[in-house]
Amino acid sequence: MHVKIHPLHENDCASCGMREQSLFANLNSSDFQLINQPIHDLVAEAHTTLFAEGSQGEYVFTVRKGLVKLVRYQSDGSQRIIRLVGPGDIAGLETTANASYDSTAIAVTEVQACRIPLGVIQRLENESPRLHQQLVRKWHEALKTADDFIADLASGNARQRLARLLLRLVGSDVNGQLMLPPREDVGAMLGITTETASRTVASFRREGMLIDMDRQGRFFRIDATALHAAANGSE
Amino acid sequence: MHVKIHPLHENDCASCGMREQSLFANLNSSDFQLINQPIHDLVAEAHTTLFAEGSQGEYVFTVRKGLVKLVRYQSDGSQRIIRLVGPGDIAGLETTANASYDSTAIAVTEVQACRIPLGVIQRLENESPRLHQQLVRKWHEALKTADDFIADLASGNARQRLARLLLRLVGSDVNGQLMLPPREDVGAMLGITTETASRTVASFRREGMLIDMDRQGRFFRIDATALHAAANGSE
DNA sequence: CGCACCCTTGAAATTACTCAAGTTCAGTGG
DNA sequence: CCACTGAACTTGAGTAATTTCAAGGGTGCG
Repeated sequence: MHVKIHPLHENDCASCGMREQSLFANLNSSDFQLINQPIHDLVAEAHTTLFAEGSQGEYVFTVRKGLVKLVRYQSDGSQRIIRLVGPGDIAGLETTANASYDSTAIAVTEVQACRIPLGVIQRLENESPRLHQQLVRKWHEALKTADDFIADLASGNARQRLARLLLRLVGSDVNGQLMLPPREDVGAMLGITTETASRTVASFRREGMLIDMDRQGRFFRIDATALHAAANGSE
Repeated sequence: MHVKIHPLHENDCASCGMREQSLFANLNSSDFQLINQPIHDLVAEAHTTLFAEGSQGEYVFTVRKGLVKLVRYQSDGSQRIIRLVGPGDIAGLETTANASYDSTAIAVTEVQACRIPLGVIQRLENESPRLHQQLVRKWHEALKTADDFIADLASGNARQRLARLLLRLVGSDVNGQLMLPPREDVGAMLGITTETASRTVASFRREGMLIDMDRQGRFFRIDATALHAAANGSE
């Protein structure tokens, strides 16, 4: 469990393949001159905590690679995953409005992210309408994702919820391949127990809607047509 | 089912009791000069639709009185309520980033709101850092509410969810009184059936955690201590 | 008075949870 | 090279919670 950090420079941003989807998508070079604190590249192993709910927010993280889960702990100690943050998404946006983090962010896989000090955001927000526009877009994305989460992953029975989660995880992958988080996390996302998550995955596998790509039951190829049917409760 | 609309003027805003919590909380009078399109006062009867998912967004609504539900329709035609919008909250914020509405907004009770044209927001956003600050605050509130919704109202069993909903509905009311929406809406908020919602409400009533204030089973006084226990699954 | 509309309740069927073993697999150390 | 171990996944059986389908109240309004 380790995190590696090293500083980035303007050139790195300029050549970043993710920039189109990032906060800095449409900044020009005079905007970059306004950055007065160093932005760091961060590589976190799976299971590393990026920040904890309630703690003082100092950074915003834009994920370039890997998957981060945002979790809330319940009174009984169990965790509920409230959102997944993937490449192009931002974790910790709330600190630009609130000082402290509203949830805990934990790496599900190895994660590569840019760690941006709050001060950079604040300065750019005032000086650059381009950054400001990106920020609003990110707020909207986050809110829409949260709403989708309620509508898709917290409604219907376990089969429907899992089918919708799988479709969301493959996203736009043309090969229909995906990495499924541990069953415990699947349960925490769908609001079901680990056992029910496991049983439902196993059932999808037997029915041929999920085809194993490894021996650990983590990588799959999907039958999108069948999953869409299952997501709607047909069959 | 009817909506009444009439124009508002700066003086109305200045004397508005809700202004502290509204988008215009800290605008000064030069900011108000920038308003180039009329803001309207809107009174909508219960069950009126304020806007529909996917339609072109032209207005942002700040609720002054009453309750609005934001819903998404599922493939089977049923509805899932994804958020409640009450006094001080905003419905339709997403159009400041996206052009179209992400959900349908329906009045649960009679609703009084200010209907603000998008153009006003856009103009003020560029010219007034004070409005801009309010907007960010509202984005954050909306996102946090959505996250809370997932963590509180979509986790645990029906008793826990209902208890948490009731505590949220009383809010900071000192008398512990609340208006409970129709059972169908309660179900659509908690992701349970109308019947289960009804049974659980009835059960809380029998146990004395809910005390009737009317004969229709809509107005109640609550036993906050008992509800907190139920929300945590104790007993 | 009677019609709507919603809320309530019952009973059976289904779904999900709980508790408790097994199983598999990757990594470790002999 | 192989047995051991830990972690995660799977499965079973009994129980609990929820849904489903169906019928029976209550209240307000025309």
